[in-house]
Amino acid sequence: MVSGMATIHDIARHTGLSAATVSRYLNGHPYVSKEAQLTIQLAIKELGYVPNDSARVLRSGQTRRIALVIEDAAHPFYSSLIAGVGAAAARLGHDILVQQVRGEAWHPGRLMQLVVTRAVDGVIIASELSPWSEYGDWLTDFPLVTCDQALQHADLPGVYIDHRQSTLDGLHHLYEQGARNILCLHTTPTSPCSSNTIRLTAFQEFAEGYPNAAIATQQVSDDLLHNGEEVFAAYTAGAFPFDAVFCGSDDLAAGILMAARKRGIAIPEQLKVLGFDDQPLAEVLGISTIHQPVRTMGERALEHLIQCTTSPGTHPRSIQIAYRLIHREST
Amino acid sequence: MVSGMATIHDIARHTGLSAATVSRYLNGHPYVSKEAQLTIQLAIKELGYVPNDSARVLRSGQTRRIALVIEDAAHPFYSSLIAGVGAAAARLGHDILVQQVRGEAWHPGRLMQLVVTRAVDGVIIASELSPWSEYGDWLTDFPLVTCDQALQHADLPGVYIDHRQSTLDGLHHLYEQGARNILCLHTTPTSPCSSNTIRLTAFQEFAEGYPNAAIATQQVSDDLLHNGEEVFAAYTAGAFPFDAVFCGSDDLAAGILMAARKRGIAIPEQLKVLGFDDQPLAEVLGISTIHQPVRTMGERALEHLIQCTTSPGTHPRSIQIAYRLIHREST
DNA sequence: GTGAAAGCGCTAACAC
DNA sequence: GTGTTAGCGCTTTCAC
Repeated sequence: MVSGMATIHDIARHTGLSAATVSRYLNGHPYVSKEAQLTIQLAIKELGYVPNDSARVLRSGQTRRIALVIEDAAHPFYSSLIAGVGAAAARLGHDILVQQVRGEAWHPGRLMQLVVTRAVDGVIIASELSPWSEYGDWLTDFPLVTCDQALQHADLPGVYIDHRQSTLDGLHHLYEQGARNILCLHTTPTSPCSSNTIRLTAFQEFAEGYPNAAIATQQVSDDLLHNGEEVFAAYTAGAFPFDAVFCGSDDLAAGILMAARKRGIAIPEQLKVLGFDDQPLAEVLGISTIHQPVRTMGERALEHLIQCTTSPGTHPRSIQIAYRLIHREST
Repeated sequence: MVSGMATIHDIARHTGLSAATVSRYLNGHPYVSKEAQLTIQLAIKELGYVPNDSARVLRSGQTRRIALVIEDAAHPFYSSLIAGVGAAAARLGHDILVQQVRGEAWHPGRLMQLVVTRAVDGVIIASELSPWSEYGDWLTDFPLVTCDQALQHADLPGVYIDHRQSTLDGLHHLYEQGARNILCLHTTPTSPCSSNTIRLTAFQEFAEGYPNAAIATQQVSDDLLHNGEEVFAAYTAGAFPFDAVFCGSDDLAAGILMAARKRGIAIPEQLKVLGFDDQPLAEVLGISTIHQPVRTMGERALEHLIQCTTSPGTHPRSIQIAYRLIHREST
């Protein structure tokens, strides 16, 4: 039933009209007689005709499809992003192709294949890529929008929150709550959702601005939820007697919280814990965190991209999205 | 740079060969002289030629794309499913189109458009649809795999766990732990991830099999995380003095847990709480739950579908996936 | 081994 | 208003 489907010519023959007229009808062009419209309608129903998308795409050069490149769909950040991009896409009559690149060798070249082969009209990328520099020229008017500030090289248009300032705000919040020895956790460079480089700089900047606060950094592995123990092991080893942890992720904060509870450490009196993102988990556990409106970011990114593809030549600019600190019980 | 790309004819002209030969080379056919291969390779590199996907698709009738229809990408169940389907798709050289239908009018007809317009080769659907019955004939050899047992009408091939038996097992577990008054929560029929109908029957079945246990059901709204209060309100109103709650979702269980904690109710001594799915949340909060290997389900579903599309005429059967009860602190 | 020609299903000039 | 024609870029007979 999938092969041997009716084509526009079948409709033409059936109605005694030409394919061109049928096409005009299909595309809502003017100058199709009432009479023709009716016969065509009838024939379409009768033959169960449905226009072939592939042919349309080939003809028009427009796929009405965009690719969304992420690390891992199962991660809360990315799944919200998919939800946002998907909702906006549906609204605008586009489809999204989700490309997970977790653990794979993925480079700009492969990304560009996607649009160069005309499989999609453009790309939203929310995953760190290898060096863009080698593609400098290409990228200039490439239909691409990023969702990760770390990708802000080469003037790529993007939609994101200010990771430097939000990190600074988070640290300041801990300070205000009385913390003076802040442990700043960061993930491996290859971890999903890492804005690591920017954060590391912000840690540094904070340390310089607040001389009476001590800052230490510690790298944790990717299994965020189970890292609490690891962190406390380092602590009891006497590395740095912290009274607050900046986690950079709610999962990680949750892990810390659980480990602390097991040790009878009072939260927030003895230890303040700050997450990042404001995932559902954070609310359930009462974790203070920095809310990132991920869904909205996805919607904006898609709208932005569509605009780029429809009015080419426009060099779109980056869009800053507002974040906000949410004060709960953990600080 | 996206328009005016080199075509196969450009390569032909550049090499002095014909488009046919270039095509043969591209598709790894035999009978292309070593010499021709080299010239073509060179020309491709020189002109930056990339074959146009749309044209290939039109010609071959194969998109190497499949649609994944879900309720809401942000829901943990669906995001894991995307991750699984996506990983398997990448492995098999396919792309996935994610279609969110949350809150939208979505019916089999629209779904079939997707494959009938040849936008995709097949569909994985993990979202409840309106009556399939009216499409009975079509569906027989339609390239479709479901991921929700509730869709098991009309002999649709599917990949899922046994919701009846798993519900029964969950209830039995609560019973074994000493519960005798079990409150069974279920969501609205339109909620994501609802295998409601099957569950409701299972509740009934359990009640009949265990005469000395009392069962009550209560419908909760969709905002799972915040339903704890709602449930306890009904409780204090004296409706049913339960000593255990079968939640049907980890989010919901988490909400109950929080509400119970606020009231000083001892878990599991005074109240046993059982979740479903085994989301990360469940582990963090120590919620006993029924583990559903969603990622694997996604992978299986895709493999299954590909097999259906490549060897048509095969009437694929449903695949049962193993679940397992995970005993944690909440029971 | 290679080329010429036909055609996948659709749309957009251009005629009438 | 409607038909004719000419492709979009590729693959695949069928000749040679």
